[in-house]
Amino acid sequence: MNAKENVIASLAAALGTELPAAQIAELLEVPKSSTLGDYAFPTFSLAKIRRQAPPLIAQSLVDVIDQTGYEKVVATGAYVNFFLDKSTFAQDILATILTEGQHYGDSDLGAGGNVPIDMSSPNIAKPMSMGHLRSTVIGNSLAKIYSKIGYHPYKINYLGDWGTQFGKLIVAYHKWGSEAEIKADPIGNLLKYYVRFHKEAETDPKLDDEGRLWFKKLEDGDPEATHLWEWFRGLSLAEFNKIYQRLGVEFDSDNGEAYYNDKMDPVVQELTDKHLLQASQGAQIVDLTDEGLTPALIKRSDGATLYITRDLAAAIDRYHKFHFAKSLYVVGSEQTEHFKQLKAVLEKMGHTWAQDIVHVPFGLITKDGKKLSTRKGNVVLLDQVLDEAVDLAKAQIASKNPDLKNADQVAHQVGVGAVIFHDLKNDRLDSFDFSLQEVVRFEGETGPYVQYTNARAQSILRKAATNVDLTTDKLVLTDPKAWDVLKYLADFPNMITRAATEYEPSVIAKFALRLAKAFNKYYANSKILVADDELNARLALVSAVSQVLQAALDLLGVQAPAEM
RNA sequence: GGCGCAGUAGCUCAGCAGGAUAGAGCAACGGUCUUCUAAACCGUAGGUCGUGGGUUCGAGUCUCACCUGCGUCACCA
Repeated sequence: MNAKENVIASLAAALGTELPAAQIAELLEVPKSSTLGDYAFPTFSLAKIRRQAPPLIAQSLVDVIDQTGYEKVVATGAYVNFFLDKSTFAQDILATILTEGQHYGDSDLGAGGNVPIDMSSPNIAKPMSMGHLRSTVIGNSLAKIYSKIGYHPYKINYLGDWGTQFGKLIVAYHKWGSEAEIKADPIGNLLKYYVRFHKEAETDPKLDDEGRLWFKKLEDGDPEATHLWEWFRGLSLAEFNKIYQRLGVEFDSDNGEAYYNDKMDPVVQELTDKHLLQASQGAQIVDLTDEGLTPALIKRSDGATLYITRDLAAAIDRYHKFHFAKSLYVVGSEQTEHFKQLKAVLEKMGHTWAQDIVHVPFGLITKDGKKLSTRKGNVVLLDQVLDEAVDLAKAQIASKNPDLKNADQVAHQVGVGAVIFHDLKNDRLDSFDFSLQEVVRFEGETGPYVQYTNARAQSILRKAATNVDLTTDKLVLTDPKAWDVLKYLADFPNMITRAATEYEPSVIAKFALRLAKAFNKYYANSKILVADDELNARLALVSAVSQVLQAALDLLGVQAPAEM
């Protein structure tokens, strides 16, 4: 029985039949300030039943509650405040964390269910921007979180390697490109052509028609179009892989949109058989007005497919492959409508599993208040941001810890960690304006702050040079300054499940910050390495903190150097 | 205009399922390294929680309206 259950049981015993345990659990809260206690029970709702003033009720409850096992139980105003027994709590939580090791916080909520995660999805022939970073790191973190609670995640890089844009790119390459240029700087020059295409298309709408024509050719298997497409795709993928390597992200599949090119006919056929498809203005659509949605365009008037056609094929394919418990799509919030359409069409087709499709949207990154647009050339290149961050980390190490051995490796871990953490610490849906200064910051609520905290803990453990004794009576820690740290440590499993149910890595990031801050405070006020009765318990605390910080960082996809 | 997301300190944001005096970080100012890494810690200052109703014993939190910003609304993804 954990601490919270104990408190509920105590209240239930005192209240008898007045309130069921489930309702007590619902009312029970954690006070904002730990000076008020560890758990608090508000008596307002009892005031109605008993027709008594809340403070009186609180006091009368305190009078009948059995106080054994608690430090104290007191009435403060309308609340019954429970103070847990510090040494028992410390013994329990430290022993649990240190015995369970890296499995602390694991659970079996997922029961082995498959969870394909659609993530990253950069577009071929375009550089990776900060927008792709979000999808990549959120998806990667969710995969780790879901794995920890017993699911089998399956990371899919749904590459944007198909669509009208390739027709446009081929036209642009024919008009202004050269093989030599592309070999020199593949993505840079492909992007240059693409930007120019859109600029010229503004005054020459015929270009768009040509682009659509070439995409149709590509879909029909035209050899020249196919050859160019393969070439562009291969070059792009090689560049992307360099970035994924820097980020430490690996995929289980690179099946992009093109992979579904030959899997769309059956879908269109199924839609036809089920009488869902109808002609409208020359195009083939599924009407969704009864869902309050705009129609889903399945085929263009020239017969070419669209994004949603491919996504339908992909969704069905993933279902057949995985029989997923959930199917996640980590895609920007501007595509919310698209996923509503996707689910609605699948439901109309009779696929009840459509309800397990979850769009995990995230907010837009802007630059100077404007949306990033590859077409308009308004981009923030991910590679450059990472370079900048790593350089800064190098400079920082040179001035703070010049003797550090593997300085380059640590600079990489810290710089990249800062960028990833920055992207994950706020609510997914928050939009933010890109600021390099903000992203590469190492002080305050940042990834490096958490990493640094762990490095300090590791440093103490190295200096102590003894193993922590896990015998429970050696884990008595009465120092009140350690209390907040202990409570946060105990909170980690809850944070993991909350992050999972909300699809929200920021829950973990914020938790890591809270724990790091509490530990730094403790560190600044208590001397750890002194030979007294509680030395072993303090080392256990330091060890547990380091272990949980590392676990939290790992769930975010951020590395934790032992020294920095 | 319809739908969606958001509006909390100068800036960036927390505030979990409504609850006890609204919290951090950055920036500003002032302290703390002969002692476990000062990428840290402590303090000072800074707020009509967009506006107005409603529900409730109690609203930053729920609800409605309005204002503001962003996204989106068929042949892009």
